[in-house]
Amino acid sequence: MVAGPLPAPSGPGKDRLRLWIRLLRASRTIEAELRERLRQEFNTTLPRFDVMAALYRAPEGMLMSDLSRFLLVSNGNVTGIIDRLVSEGLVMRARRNGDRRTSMVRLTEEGSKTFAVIAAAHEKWVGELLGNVSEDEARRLTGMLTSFRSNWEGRE
Amino acid sequence: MVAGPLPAPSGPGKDRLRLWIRLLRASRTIEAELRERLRQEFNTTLPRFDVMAALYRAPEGMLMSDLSRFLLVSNGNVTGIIDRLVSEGLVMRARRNGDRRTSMVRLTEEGSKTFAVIAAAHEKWVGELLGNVSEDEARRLTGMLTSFRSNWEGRE
DNA sequence: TCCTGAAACTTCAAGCTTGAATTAATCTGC
DNA sequence: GCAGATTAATTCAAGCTTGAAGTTTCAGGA
Repeated sequence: MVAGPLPAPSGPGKDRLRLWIRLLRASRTIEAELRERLRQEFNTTLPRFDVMAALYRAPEGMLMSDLSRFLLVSNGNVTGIIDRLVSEGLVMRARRNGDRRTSMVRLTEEGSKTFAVIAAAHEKWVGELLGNVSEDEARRLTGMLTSFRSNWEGRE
Repeated sequence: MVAGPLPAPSGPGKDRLRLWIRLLRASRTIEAELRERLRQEFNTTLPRFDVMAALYRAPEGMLMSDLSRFLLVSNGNVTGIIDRLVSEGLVMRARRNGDRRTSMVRLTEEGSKTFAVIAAAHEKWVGELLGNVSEDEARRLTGMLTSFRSNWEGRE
């Protein structure tokens, strides 16, 4: 998916293909950089960060299935990541409400403090990495991405 | 990294953060859809497709390290994917040139035929998935992505 | 020649990811 | 109330991914 057009493909539909390739390369490049920094600076991983970010915004907790839907990853995937976060003392499972199938997951006190620190660094990094996109351009790009994304969100 | 702004973050630098989140969500959504279709229709995976796409453009073959650099993945990763492609008869390793550390990797005849079919479907899918981005908008977006990506390519 | 360092790959452990199968709890229609 | 379907979560095998360590080969200098 990352293949670039060396013999410069042309023809109908090629512009969208090229856009997709650029999009993918851009996000992979940034993702790799962020992953590396998270590992070096905070000894953590992107998936853990993603989960903690989601939970940070939901102090009352989230269901596993909500997490999975929100993060666009499979159910079983979330289970494993939460397992690790729990064993690190950053997240807790609570089986509080009536439905005993579900488990409400949320950050521990420590998890919340830890995340706040990491998130600040993360935001700074993203600012650097996208440094040569002006704030204005960022807004325009965001708008375009939103419009074409919404076509596909929650479709199946 | 996929966390969306529910309490709508604002302040300096937030626009770039939001852009990054949108970018990531967009590429994950499209990637998931393409992976699903590759699996259903052709019983293959995205990483295999990526590798074959790179090799398709290089009939004379590529070094493992070239593949790794081009695809933005680690060296050891490529070894595993190539192993599987070789065992499927789609790719061959040749130790032809003087340097016996290197192995030139390329598509087999069958691999080349197989890829051509998959690639046609893939391009059609991308056209559909990005259907509500006009060709013109696609070109503009591509331009923006190129400019900010180039800042980071091959930097370390 | 031989040594040292670098380069190209491979191997490996740990973690991420998926999709399918399983378990447990809840809901629905009768 | 209860059988059957649905939903929430876990488990599992297979594959992907990384970063680190190890192997083989090459290149250059004493």
